[in-house]
Amino acid sequence: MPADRSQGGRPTISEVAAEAGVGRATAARTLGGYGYVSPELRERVLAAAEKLGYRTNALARSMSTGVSHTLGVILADIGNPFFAGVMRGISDASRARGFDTIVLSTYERLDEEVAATDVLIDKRVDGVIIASAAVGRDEVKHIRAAMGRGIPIVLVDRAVTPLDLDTVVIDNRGAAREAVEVMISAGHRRIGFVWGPSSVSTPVTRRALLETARNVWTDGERLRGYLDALDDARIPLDPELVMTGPKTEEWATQEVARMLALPDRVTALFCTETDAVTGALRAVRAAGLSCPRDISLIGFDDSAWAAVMEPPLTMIEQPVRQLGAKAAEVLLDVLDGGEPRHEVHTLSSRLITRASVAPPGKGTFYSQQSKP
Amino acid sequence: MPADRSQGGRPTISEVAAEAGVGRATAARTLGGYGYVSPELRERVLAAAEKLGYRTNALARSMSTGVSHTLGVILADIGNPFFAGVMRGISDASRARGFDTIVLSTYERLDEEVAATDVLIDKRVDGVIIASAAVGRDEVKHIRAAMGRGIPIVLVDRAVTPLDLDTVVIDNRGAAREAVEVMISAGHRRIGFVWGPSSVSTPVTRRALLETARNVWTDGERLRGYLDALDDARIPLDPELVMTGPKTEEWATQEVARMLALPDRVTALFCTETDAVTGALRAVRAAGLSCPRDISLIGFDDSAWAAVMEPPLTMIEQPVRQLGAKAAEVLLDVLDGGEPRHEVHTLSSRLITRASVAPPGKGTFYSQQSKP
DNA sequence: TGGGATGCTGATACCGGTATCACGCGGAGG
DNA sequence: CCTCCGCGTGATACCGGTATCAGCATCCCA
Repeated sequence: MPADRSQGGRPTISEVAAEAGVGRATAARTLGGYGYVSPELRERVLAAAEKLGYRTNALARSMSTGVSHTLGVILADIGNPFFAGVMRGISDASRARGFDTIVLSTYERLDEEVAATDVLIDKRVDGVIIASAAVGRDEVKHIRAAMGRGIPIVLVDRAVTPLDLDTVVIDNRGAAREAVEVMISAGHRRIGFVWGPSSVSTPVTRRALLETARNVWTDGERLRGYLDALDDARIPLDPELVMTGPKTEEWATQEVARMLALPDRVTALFCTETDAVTGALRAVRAAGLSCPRDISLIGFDDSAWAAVMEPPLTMIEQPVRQLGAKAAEVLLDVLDGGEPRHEVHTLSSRLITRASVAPPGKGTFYSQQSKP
Repeated sequence: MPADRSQGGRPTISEVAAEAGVGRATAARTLGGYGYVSPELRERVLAAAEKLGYRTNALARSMSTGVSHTLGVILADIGNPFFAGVMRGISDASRARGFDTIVLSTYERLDEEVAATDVLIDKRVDGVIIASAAVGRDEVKHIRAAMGRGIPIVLVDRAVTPLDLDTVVIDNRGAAREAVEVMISAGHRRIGFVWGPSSVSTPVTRRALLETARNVWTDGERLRGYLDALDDARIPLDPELVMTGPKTEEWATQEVARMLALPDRVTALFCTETDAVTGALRAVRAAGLSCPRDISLIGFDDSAWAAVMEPPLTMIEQPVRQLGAKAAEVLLDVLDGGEPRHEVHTLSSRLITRASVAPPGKGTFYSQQSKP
């Protein structure tokens, strides 16, 4: 006997059929909206269903059709406004096409990501959208396994190089480069990179930085963009100006404080995430400096707050919802029978210029005689 | 024949049994972890499962057990940081107890809420958590229907008075009252209420305000708290100081601008949501006024940004994740066989005092000779 | 008026698990 | 030595849908 679930008023198709005085198949055809049923019987079935308050059991339907009309979504953290926005895009787009979503957060832990994939496979979702923390060849086994089971997968926000999958991202590298270029053309040469490489052994080399930045794809890309801009302007990388360690607001404050205390201190800060921005701002305030007079700043992820800051902050705006919506769309298209294109869809971000960048001020330790 | 789903490597329990050379039931007992199986056969089954890459079909299991280990969550907007935080709490707490979650957003539309409830019933979730937009007796039919089907339901963030359900909220009224009291004791008497009643016919009466504020429970409670504080201080309600109309940042800016242009203008603003805060701040800036010299401000929903504003903003912090976690916990407890207690769990919020409240400044139109 | 085509309906075999129960086997007791 | 009991195992009937197909009724036409 199945477990004791009080069947409190959950009539089955058989009961509806009995009530209507027709065969089970006829009731099923009517309620399922397939096959033919004469208007008269259809009417009787509908009436019976209405009377009994019949609701079709989606589980049973999925069992038999093999389709669950459910998408799985694996994100770093649903509580993070960025991912919440992405999720909203996914949610809206899939709901519009009759799909619901199961969300799982990984907190950037690979084991959680693997577990999440398993859960979704078990629950027989029709497709999966992942913002993966995986990077190396040996970290993508779970994704390969899911693909092997024939589950369509779309990557969002983060590309995973060893995988040939549809991917929806923004041009993180280009966006970072543009932001840093803006600072450089304002005259800055001591530009801090806040947030990113999560841990690194000192002394820090360029290679080591890029190595650990691989932890999360976006971080690596943004670091690369920062380096691109530096390279173009022939400004040598100073590892002291790159934050390492845990990616928390508190640590960002510490690191920026350190960069501010350097003999040849930073005059501009490039922050790769919103918590990095607030963390940096705290350090700037604590040092008694003011933005943009003493310190210029540009950060990733615009928000309503950034616009009402004093000064209004120049920020990089990501098309958060579209990121999610596009990912869902691509996935649903292959579920609708379309061929997976395995291409990278790059949505465009936008640098919103406000007032947090100015030429490096006087009264700073900035030395004018750096190499040309 | 079931639809053509390429069964690419999704072995069933029968195939595992065949591979292991045992009966289906024995394989099922081993893999399902119930009943007895001799160590020897168990070993063979496990090996076969491993070899074939067997994963149990959660759908089939749910069909037969009647339990899906899935919770349904209905929120106003998963893209809103507040609800994202609540969702994270729900998600973490349920995952810790083996449950996954399907999230649906309603955007405060009752029809969406009803549709969402239906979806969740159809998908046979084991329980539902709702931040409902429903208020009146005739607006809760869908919830009653779900209850009638024996689905445990817990309300989060918003109470629904006509329903006797477990409910997890904060003391919105008390929190609002406290915030307004702080402003009053700083000397303010012209205090604006930003965000809330969504539409109202002019002339606006106290009754009409409370009537429309019923749209969303939290709005109503916060308005009541505002009135409480006013009443205690014997400050008459001036409807001109209560924002009405659409709840958008832009409209908040407009409304605050209006209140600022009043002959006897506001000297303090109480904002019931974070977008209301940023909207209000925009208007304050545009009017060339400064906070807290000319205008004091307190808002709901603290964030990292509020702390780095100039000045740092005094805000009400809600225990966002705990709100979700507690709701999930209560729900899971009844799923574990506990009796529903039908009680209201009130978590405590906290007024974080920073620097956005000061006595009404000179140079304002504030009249000292209001009634005592 | 008989034969075939066509139209509707209801039996029934799935889907992949869970849970009950009957059966066969070996050991203990009479 | 036979019976009874217990244990481990495999058959099998569910869960609630979908989808196939047989079968009966009707209709058309020769």
